[in-house]
Amino acid sequence: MTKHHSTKDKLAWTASKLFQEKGYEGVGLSEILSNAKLPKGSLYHHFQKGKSDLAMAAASYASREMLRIIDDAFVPAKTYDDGMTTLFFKCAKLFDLMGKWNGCPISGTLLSGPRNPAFRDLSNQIFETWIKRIADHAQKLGIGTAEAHDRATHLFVALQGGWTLARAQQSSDVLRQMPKFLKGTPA
Amino acid sequence: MTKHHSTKDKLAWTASKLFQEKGYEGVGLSEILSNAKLPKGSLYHHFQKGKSDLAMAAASYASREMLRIIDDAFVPAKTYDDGMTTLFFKCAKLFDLMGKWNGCPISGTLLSGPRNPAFRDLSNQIFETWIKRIADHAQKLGIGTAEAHDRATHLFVALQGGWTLARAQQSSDVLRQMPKFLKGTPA
DNA sequence: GCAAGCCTAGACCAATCAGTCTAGCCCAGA
DNA sequence: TCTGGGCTAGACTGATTGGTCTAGGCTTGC
Repeated sequence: MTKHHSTKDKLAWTASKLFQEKGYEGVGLSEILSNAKLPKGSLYHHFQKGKSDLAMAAASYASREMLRIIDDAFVPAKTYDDGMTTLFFKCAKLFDLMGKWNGCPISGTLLSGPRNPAFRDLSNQIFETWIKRIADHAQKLGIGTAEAHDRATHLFVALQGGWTLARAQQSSDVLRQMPKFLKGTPA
Repeated sequence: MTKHHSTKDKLAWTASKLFQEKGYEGVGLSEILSNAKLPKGSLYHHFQKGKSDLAMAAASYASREMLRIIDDAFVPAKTYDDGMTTLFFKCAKLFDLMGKWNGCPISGTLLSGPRNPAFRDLSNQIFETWIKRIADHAQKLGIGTAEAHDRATHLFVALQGGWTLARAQQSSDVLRQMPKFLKGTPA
């Protein structure tokens, strides 16, 4: 399913999955390395600043995956509400596939750890990218610039908050209910 | 401002603040104890299971604070939209007071840590309590039972997600924009 | 004044942490 | 075939982790 072309990719991918499950501080380097079946030397060769560099690479990796999911939901959509609904259902499915436990890959990796300005800036940049991407799709589906950004922001917070609630409830049902709440919202 | 009647309360309060800032795994017992100016013996006397017991007490403490904020927002409200708007603004202010860094006290404490079923159950119970409380206020303001619950859930996820986005952006602006998105939503 | 027990106090422990360092594999170019 | 260097491999370190344990206040009932 997932091919790792390089040692560096394999480390970022493994770290991403583990950070999603237990958060930045909850995962030790030894755990990452044993999962990736790689020695410590490789890690510090590819990521000179160690764990923090690895976390940022892992978050970037996860962000790319999410952008793909957004595109997959919106490209075939006939209307914005259509794409939004598909996106929530795709995320609900993903949540279930991840064992109904994992958190948002970005906030779990970059916002649950120490007060690190670089982490904060990267998370902001990643979230902005997501919202921008959703807004772009909204515009393509005939929504005006300003409203598109508002709707995208609304969708983002509902997804982020809904995912958190789904974790607590150990059920993706609430994610599937979200489209009902957001549908036809003018702004 | 905050009086601690007992050693136990002081520990729970201190732990709650630190967990909000750095997450469950990000805070060491030594840090909690030095902040509370209490020895380790006291902690293990009052919380037999140690850190995990303390985290659950801290989360319960924080939950009570949030319920008070919800009541403060809705009790004087003339309409649901009124109360909802006040709640978002109160939370935005709180976010700023906390240095624009802290996360949700519940998810940071109970959902960022290890796969602990007791944590998960407690977080679910706490979130349900919040949503129930909001729905109760909605009903008092003339909204029907089913719609009240939907609106409360919608408000909750927007608050949770908005708070996360606010952290990334280091700004509470997005929280203050949320009422505009949710206003008059039929369900 | 004395004893009993709740609670404070902090030394101590094994385990684990992130990070450093050296040794050597292995492939590329000459 | 030899050599240089990108990369793997993992032993090692000092700091810190959560948790245990014993010793001694300090208050309460007599």
